[in-house]
Amino acid sequence: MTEKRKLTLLDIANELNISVSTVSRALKSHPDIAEETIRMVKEFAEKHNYVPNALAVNFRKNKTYNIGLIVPELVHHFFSTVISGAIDCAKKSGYNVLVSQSNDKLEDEVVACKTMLASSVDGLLISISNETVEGEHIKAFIDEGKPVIQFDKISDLLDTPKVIVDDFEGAYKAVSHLIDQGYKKIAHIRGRLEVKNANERAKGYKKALEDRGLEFDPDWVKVCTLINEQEGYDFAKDLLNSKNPPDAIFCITDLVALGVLKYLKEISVQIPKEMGVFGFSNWKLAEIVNPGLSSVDQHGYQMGETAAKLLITFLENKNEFINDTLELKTDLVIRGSSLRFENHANQ
Amino acid sequence: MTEKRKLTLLDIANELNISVSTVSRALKSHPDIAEETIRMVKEFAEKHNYVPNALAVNFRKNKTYNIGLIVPELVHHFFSTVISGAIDCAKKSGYNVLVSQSNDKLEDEVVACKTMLASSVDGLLISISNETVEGEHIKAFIDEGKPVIQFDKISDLLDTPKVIVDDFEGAYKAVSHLIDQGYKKIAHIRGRLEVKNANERAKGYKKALEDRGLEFDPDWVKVCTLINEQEGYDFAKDLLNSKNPPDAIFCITDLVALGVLKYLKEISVQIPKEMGVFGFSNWKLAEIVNPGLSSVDQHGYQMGETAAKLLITFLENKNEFINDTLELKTDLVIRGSSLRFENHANQ
DNA sequence: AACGATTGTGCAATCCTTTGCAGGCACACT
DNA sequence: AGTGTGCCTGCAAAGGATTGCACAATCGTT
Repeated sequence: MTEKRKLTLLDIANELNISVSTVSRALKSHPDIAEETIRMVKEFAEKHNYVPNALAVNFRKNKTYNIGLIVPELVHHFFSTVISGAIDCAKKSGYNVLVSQSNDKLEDEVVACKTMLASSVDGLLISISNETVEGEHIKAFIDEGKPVIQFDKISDLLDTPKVIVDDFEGAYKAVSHLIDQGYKKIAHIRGRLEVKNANERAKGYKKALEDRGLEFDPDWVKVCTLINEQEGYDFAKDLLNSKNPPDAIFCITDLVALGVLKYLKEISVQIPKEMGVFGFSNWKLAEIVNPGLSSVDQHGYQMGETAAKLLITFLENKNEFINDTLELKTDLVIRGSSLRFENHANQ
Repeated sequence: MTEKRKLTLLDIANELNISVSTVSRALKSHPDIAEETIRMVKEFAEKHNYVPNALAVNFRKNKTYNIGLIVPELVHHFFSTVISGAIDCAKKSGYNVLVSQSNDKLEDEVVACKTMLASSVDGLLISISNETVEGEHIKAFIDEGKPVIQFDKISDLLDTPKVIVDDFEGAYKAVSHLIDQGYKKIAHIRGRLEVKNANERAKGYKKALEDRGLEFDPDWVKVCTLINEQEGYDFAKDLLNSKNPPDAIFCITDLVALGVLKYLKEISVQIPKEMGVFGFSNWKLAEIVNPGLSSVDQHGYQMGETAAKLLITFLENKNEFINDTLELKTDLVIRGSSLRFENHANQ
């Protein structure tokens, strides 16, 4: 690890007997500089492998070309897809992405924000934790003139552009599909009442039932708090053993649906014949289980790309910037767990 | 987004009628500064919410407190676990992590390295792509005096510390377990011949057979190139339909094992009774499939932590630094797919 | 011949913090 | 009173790139 002293503009200037400013301008082909000089400087720089000192440039320009990205959980198929999209998009514009996670804890989120703010990112992409309400730590970015974009899990209390999935529409489509497949008594295992995405999905679920004139039983709506497999399992048990058992279950997320599937298999209920199951998020697991789990694809990659592009557009001061909420459309991925009318149960 | 001009040391100095240097020192409780002055400065700074200009500090100190992290694939359970560990560890020491992915392509890796080098990370954690051989782009970091740590997928041509999993031992333990379970004809679906991890696992496999005096048939070793589910499926078919079919298959990774399981189910071979299956990496899917897939846990989180800690130790100039290869031990996670002697097939 | 326009280059300030060194001041001791 | 010793504070340079402005040189025009 021999630390070569890096070549600076001054070195080049001395070597070529011209001034630092001329070198600087020559390297960016400034029109004031003579062709000949430009050629000479560039050749020299090339030959000696000159790389501008990024730290100095950043300092001067008051820009880092880094953007922050905070998600509740990194080890999570959906979020890693989003990150992937954001990174790929940022890379195209020469930005790097600083990634951090909040573990869905406010405290961790605050720390992550502080470190990022201190280390001077140019802007922030964030999907807030379940515990985040006021978001003073996020406002701190805005106060410093650093743009923030919220995505997926958002708070309306923060006045920033947002990129979200049209949860309502996704749920509506999923439930409509179940109805199309002949299911008549559709339950919903939903997420927490305070979480916006969960509410939107619940609304979509209800609207679909209404629009098609189907029965709605409040007992068919179960509220998850942890949103894990076990809850799916437990609620499936509840539902199946109730007075008015449903014939299909629409779940807030695939993990919950997995628990449902597990219980149904245990008591040998046939899927999709006797009971339909629909998930949300289209995790990897949805294609692995047997029968395949129908799910709503949220296009995480696209969400990451969109959010990053929005942020970068702002940073580059293109005035096309829109302080608005972008809703990405979802797509249904139909697999065996909900496909009663065609013979694809093993897809 | 009103860009408040940020408070500088000069502002404070003017306000308090002392010099910039005194303010600077007072803020870090330098022993040269009088208690009274320190109190006054800190109070003022606190009240007016002074935050040092990170860009200026970085420039001055020639340090960014950012470290780069490049993986072949971000949307991948193992790697996201590693990233998670690295980020959590870095956060503790006040470092941020810049994440990028190579998509297992040399070209992308080179670009990622360049952007990171340009944006001045203090050091790099990298798991190289399958295509990387020489690694000039990685040497560029070392040439600039920036430490590099390789992890998981490494190249011995690059003289850097490395954090890897003891693949040999993991494979050895897995195969030994299969032997303990009474399997006698154990096949191995392995990874590419040029990839070190794959070779180590293959060695461990072979050594376990030798040590227990079991038959070894070269036809039982199949070489994956893409390392996906389909290959697992296809090779399982090959193996099962060969002259000398095995009674257990040890797979290079869980995804391949999944394909194997799929084929076995299709032809109604009973797992684990008639055939044992063992994976590697302990992905989420291993616990989801039925029967559960036995696998080798690589402790990705720990690997990320270890690599990050190593790098940061170096950066902080603690001379405890060791330019060496750290091998993390693996653990077997035994599930239904290999458990013939106990009645846990549904675990 | 003198002046203006044009082209090419350099000077010097700026961004903000850190830090080696110098110096002022007060007190104590000879 | 003079010298020495600490203690506290300030000066100024450094770090590398950028950029407004000034200036020098060249050429063309009247």
